[in-house]
Amino acid sequence: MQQKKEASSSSSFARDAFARQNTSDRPPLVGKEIQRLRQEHQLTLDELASKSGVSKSILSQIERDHSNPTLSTIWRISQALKQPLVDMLSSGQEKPRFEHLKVNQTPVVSSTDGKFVLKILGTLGTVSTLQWYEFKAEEGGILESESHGSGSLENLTLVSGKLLVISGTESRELISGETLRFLTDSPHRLESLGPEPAHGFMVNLLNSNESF
Amino acid sequence: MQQKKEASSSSSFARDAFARQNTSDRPPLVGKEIQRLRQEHQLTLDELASKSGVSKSILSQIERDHSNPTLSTIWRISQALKQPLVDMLSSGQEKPRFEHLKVNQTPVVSSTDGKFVLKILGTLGTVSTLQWYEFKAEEGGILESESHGSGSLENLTLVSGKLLVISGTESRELISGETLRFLTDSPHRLESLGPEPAHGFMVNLLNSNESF
DNA sequence: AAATTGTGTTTAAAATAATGAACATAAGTT
DNA sequence: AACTTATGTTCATTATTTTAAACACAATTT
Repeated sequence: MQQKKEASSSSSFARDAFARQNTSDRPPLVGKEIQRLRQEHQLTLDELASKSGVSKSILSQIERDHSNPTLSTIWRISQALKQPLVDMLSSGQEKPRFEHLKVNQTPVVSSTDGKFVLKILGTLGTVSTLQWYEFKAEEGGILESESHGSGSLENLTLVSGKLLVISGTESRELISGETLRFLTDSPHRLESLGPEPAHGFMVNLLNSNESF
Repeated sequence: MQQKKEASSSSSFARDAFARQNTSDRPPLVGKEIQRLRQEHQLTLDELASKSGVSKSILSQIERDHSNPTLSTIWRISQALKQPLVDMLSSGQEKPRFEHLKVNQTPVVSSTDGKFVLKILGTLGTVSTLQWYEFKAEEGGILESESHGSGSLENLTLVSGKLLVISGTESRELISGETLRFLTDSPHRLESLGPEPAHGFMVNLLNSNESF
């Protein structure tokens, strides 16, 4: 340990204060987001410090992007703020861009016996990262889908009827009026439980595995 | 800088080798995943070191979870491996599974006269580039909206009823089963023509040109 | 106003992550 | 076998993060 003279605030990591949320040429700046979350939770630095086990001085610096936090530090903060670590990092970064992505394979939606009817309301023309549907399924109707790729998210709203959703090893039962969001990076299945026909909407966000 | 004697391999961070991919009580162990990616890319530690600018010694330690990497370090590695930083972190981590919104948890907005009811089914995280809704409107129900910003597109599907859509100087009349897409970069208005209540679904793509 | 409390910031010291060079081991070559 | 070469690990040192305590500054309280 040696020099490190001058005002401790100038590390080689973050040239003092630029708030600009970057897109891709440097590590994500998490300061703003952490501060926002902390304030949203009505916590002071002291409180967050004790909740997270991270000293308040470093919290102060991280919030101002004057420090390059350690994985475990960020993680402890994310836990205290009840925020998925990953969400915290992606806040300013990589906003979903629906442009300039390769044509992903269209998810194969196989309606087995005709009891499950899927109406494709729209896809985002040039890009296939977003699709939405209306569906109607009489009792026993089943829709089996392959994985839509890592990070894909299905958003399902049931207008009427009863629906069983199985994704991976988990399952949920939906009743009329409810909404369910779930990952579809593995095969999944929808089943109308009846007796009245299931009717609902689905919005699928497909993940681009693109860089950054 | 002081002691640090003994075999450097025992840091207080990760007690030697436990491969157990954790679920959520400690920071994600990225070692396995990084190693997997590196090998998938057919890179040696030396090569990844020069590509990423991270020394090979620390790479070796990170892969074995003997080090608690810095945000910038992980980021540089993720860049070199062309892997979204966030994906790398969430690999071994517990995946966010279902989000189940019960009926009363779905945000509902209604017009002043209560004739037009809008259920907000989803928004895409922190960035509001995408929103979707279910709406129900009895005869005469009106929804007036401001511009959603330049380039914004509204995709409207009418399940039942009759609906008049006015955007800018143009207008269209929709009947049950039809879908309409239109620009919403100016104030626009939806009106249920009745007699039966209008029921439908809307997907809005907002054009976020802003830079933060 | 002085004292107290609550908040965020800075400082000096300690802990530890990152570096570059040396080491270990295995696989091929001559 | 002895020499390379290729790969990953460990060592000694340096650079940084993290901590704890001190500081600064407002806003209340006495």
